[in-house]
Amino acid sequence: MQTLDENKRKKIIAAAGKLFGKKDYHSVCLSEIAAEAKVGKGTLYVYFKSKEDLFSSVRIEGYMDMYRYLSKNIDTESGDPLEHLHKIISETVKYCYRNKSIFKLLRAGTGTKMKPEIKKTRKKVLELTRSVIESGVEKGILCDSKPAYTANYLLDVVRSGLSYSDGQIPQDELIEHIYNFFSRALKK
Amino acid sequence: MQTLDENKRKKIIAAAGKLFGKKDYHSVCLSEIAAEAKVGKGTLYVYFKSKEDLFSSVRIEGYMDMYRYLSKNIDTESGDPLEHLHKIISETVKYCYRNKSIFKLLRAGTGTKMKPEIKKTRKKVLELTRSVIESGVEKGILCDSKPAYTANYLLDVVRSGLSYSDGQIPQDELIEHIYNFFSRALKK
DNA sequence: ATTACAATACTGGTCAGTCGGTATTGATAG
DNA sequence: CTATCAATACCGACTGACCAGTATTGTAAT
Repeated sequence: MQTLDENKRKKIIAAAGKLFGKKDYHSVCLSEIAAEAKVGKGTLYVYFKSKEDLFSSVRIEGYMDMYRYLSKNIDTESGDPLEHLHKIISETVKYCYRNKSIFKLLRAGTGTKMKPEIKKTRKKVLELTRSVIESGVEKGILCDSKPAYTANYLLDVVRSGLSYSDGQIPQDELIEHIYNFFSRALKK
Repeated sequence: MQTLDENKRKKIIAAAGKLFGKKDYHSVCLSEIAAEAKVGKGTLYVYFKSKEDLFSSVRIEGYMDMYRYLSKNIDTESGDPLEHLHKIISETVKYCYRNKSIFKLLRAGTGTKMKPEIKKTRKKVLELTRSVIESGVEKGILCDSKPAYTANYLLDVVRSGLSYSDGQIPQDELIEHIYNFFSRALKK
């Protein structure tokens, strides 16, 4: 019996991610994705039940990957909250630079309401930032009445910086500017 | 020859803005817009040369309207930069709350590259913020190595706040949080 | 009668999703 | 080890729906 190939699923997600990152939802057609992934169009429907499902999966996978990457590189438990903040910002920016296609998906929104599963995954990424800020507040080092709002801003500011004049800002300059901005805003 | 009626043009733009604000570009169809504007579909082509053109016009008109609104309510020339900042933030947020549909367009991007004319209009809005920050820096009250980046962040942070849990944050709370955040980040 | 326009039919093209056929795999048995 | 079988992955041509843009028609006002 032939079995589903996790590897092929990954290839499809990657191809779709690349295209959805460049063009908007309705401008990407499935035959294009199939070609990019080097599979038949019908195969897409073996792994995903619809275009929407594929798109959602791309976003979920994207957030999960980002989350894995961030949580591998950031230890929230100990140390200086400001250092964590710097780490979160620099790793987020670096991750987005390395995965140019992903950052457009950060706020995609196809018009149809965002599926709860995507929200949940996105939330995991946000929680990381929020918990860093919150622990800083508890320790009396930071000051923020609504860390959850701020965490939300952060992702959008990164996206903002990345799309500023079509991504012409050097990575390190962007990291420093954002870190400066956030640390000054939050420092007690 | 039919005479162009500026009023009718406005009605079409308003109808289109309302729909483009709710759904994404490809999910809004022209007969829908025509119905909403209570004009015939053909009439759309008297006033706009294509769907793209109409969409661009909506965005341009939106930025212009926002710009007019902001510059009417904000006097950059004199007074305290921090007060100006507060004014910019509160007026931007208020404007977006009142024109719910517009704020989704702030970063729309249809996949096709943003037309230069839209960029130019968007820039006018950004310049306002940038010049306020810059004058604050010159006066030695504020501190920012890249006011242009920060101006860019601001629009996205407002959008971020507005879409946070589907716009559940009370207007005044959002204004205060954003102002607090930005003023702390920029104050010397 | 002429003008202006809404309403609507039409056209050409695009694309999501389906379907019937083929290829591949894992299991079972001899 | 090899042959056979059944399950199902894989494929791409096809279809039906949708829609931008255009052409036509009906009607109301001047």
